This record gives sequence, structure tokens and C-alpha cells, in this order.
Amino acid sequence: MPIDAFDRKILATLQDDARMPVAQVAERTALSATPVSRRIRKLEEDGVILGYQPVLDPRRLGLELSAYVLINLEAHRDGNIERFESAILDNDYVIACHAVTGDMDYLVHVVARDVEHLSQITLKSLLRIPGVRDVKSIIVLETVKPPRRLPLG
Amino acid sequence: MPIDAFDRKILATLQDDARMPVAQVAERTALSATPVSRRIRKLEEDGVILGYQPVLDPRRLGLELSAYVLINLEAHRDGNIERFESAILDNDYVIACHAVTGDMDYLVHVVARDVEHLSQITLKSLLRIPGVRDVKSIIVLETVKPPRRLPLG
DNA sequence: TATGAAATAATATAGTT
DNA sequence: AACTATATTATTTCATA
Repeated sequence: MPIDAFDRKILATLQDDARMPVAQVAERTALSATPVSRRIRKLEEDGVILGYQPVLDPRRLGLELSAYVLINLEAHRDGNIERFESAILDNDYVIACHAVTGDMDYLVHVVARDVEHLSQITLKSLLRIPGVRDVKSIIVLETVKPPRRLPLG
Repeated sequence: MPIDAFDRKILATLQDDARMPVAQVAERTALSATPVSRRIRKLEEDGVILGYQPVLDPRRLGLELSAYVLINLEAHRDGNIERFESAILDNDYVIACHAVTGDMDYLVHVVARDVEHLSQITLKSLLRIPGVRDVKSIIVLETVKPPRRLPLG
């Protein structure tokens, strides 16, 4: 299951538009529709393509604010970590979370309707998870490069 | 162009699988295929749906490392900002970039093949952009919650 | 103004070479 | 892998609420 140049071209094209008709993907790949269709299915089966997602405009959905919250846990004892991660998974406004290096333990991506809502999420939800020692919020002012595509070169 | 409960249900369903057949989306929405098809097109035209993206496994593409790099610029003079943002847009391994609040100016999301590659990107590319004063790297150790869906209330 | 059912058009997939 | 045939899916039309 190695990924060759055709696969990379297909993936690059799907990153432009994941719903582009197979025939059009085929054109750009210098291949016909059949092998492109089969390759896409194989990439899905092999777990290279994990799924398909619409790119939504958060503002049009009433989510005006985006923030990255760095979180520190107290000495990792008992079920500290499990409890924290479970609370994170349960919170719909936490749209991503990573365990990270550095003086903070987690980097959490939060979306919110407005400043008050963001404050409520950090103070009432995140800071109150048992075991959480400290939170530092980094608020997004402007998006210079929207998170879209992975390099395939 | 207000978004009603049907639209929200459609968007939530597409967030599960953006290539789900319209008929199936219709089932889950308690609507028939025709209005679902039209609503999706309208959501696209109105800019609520900005596009469609495959979710790729970075590891299967040889990108083992992910890092968030906080960047500080020197006193914003001349074309400092423009030059920086242009360099960011040009770098394929920078997959996202935001201007942010706090003591750092930008939060940059970087992917890399390995530690050496990441070091090369931060030291040879990012730190050498004219006007960049300081960079702090936060390396992702583990993904607790993958960045997938927006809350639709 | 928006829906649902049927008809048509577009697209994807399977079979064959 | 490509070409052709079949199956699946999307969209348009049209009648209706």
C-alpha cells in the first residue's frame, strides 16, 4: 500500500474540492475515471483518506470567536488525565485538543459565540474540570492562512 | 438567508460525512431529496459551506510531526507584516496561521516529516523571515480530540 | 415560498479486453 | 489501465400545499 505520484495528485486535487466528479479528477491526474475511482476507494480503505468534511464558515453559524487555550494539570494522579480528556471530548465548543510539550500540558481549540461565551467556557467549563491548575487563553484576531491542505509534495 | 433547524440538521449530517448521498441526508433530516439538494446548494451559494475537504491521515503521508509555533515580530514597521504573511502563505508546511492576542503576535500550525525537518522549518524558514524576533515551538505529542466538527447548537 | 414524486441528467462503478 | 455497459445518485420539472 505505498502511495505513488498518481495517488498524491488525486489527494491534492481532492484537497481543492473533495466533491469534484471523478472524471474531472481523472483529467487532472492524466488518468481515466476507472482507476481514479478505484484508487480513491483504496485510499479510503487503507486509512489515508479518513473521511470527508464540509468547510463551514463559523461566523455564519454564530461563532464569532476562536481561541487557543493552553491548559496545565496538577500532578498527574488518580484519574486526572482520564477525567480531563473525557470532559474535553464532551464539550462541543472544544473543537480540537492536543497533548503538547512545553510548560503547558494541553492545547485546546475553542470556538464561542462572543467574548462572554468564551469567558463562560474557559472559566465555567475548562477551569472547573478537576485537576486543572491553570489556563492561558490566546484569542484569534485574524486568520492569515485558513487550515485547509496538507503538503503532498 | 437565515439558517433554520433543517439547515442545521443537514450541516450536522454533512459533518459526519460530506459525501453522503442526498437521499440519505434527506432521511436523517425528515425531508425528501429535492429540498435537501436545493438547501445544500443555497448553503454553498450563501457561503455557509465554503467547500469540501478530505480528512487525510498526516502520518500516512510521511508527516509524523505537528507543532504550533508562536511568533513575535519586531516593531511593526515598513512591510514587516506583509512580508511575514506572504512568507507564511508561501510555505506549504505551514498549514494554518492566525494573528493572536497575548505576548506573541502569530500562532502558526506547522507539519513536518520528523524532528530534523521541523527544526529546519522553524530555524531556516520561519526565524529567518525579516522582522521575526522570536519563535516558541509547542510540539504535539498526542491528539486527544481531532479537529473535525463545529457545534451547530 | 417551499415541498414531494416522478422523470431526466449526471456521475460512479463493474465487467471486459 | 481504458473502454463500454450498468447501476447509483443528483437535479430538474411539475403538481401541490
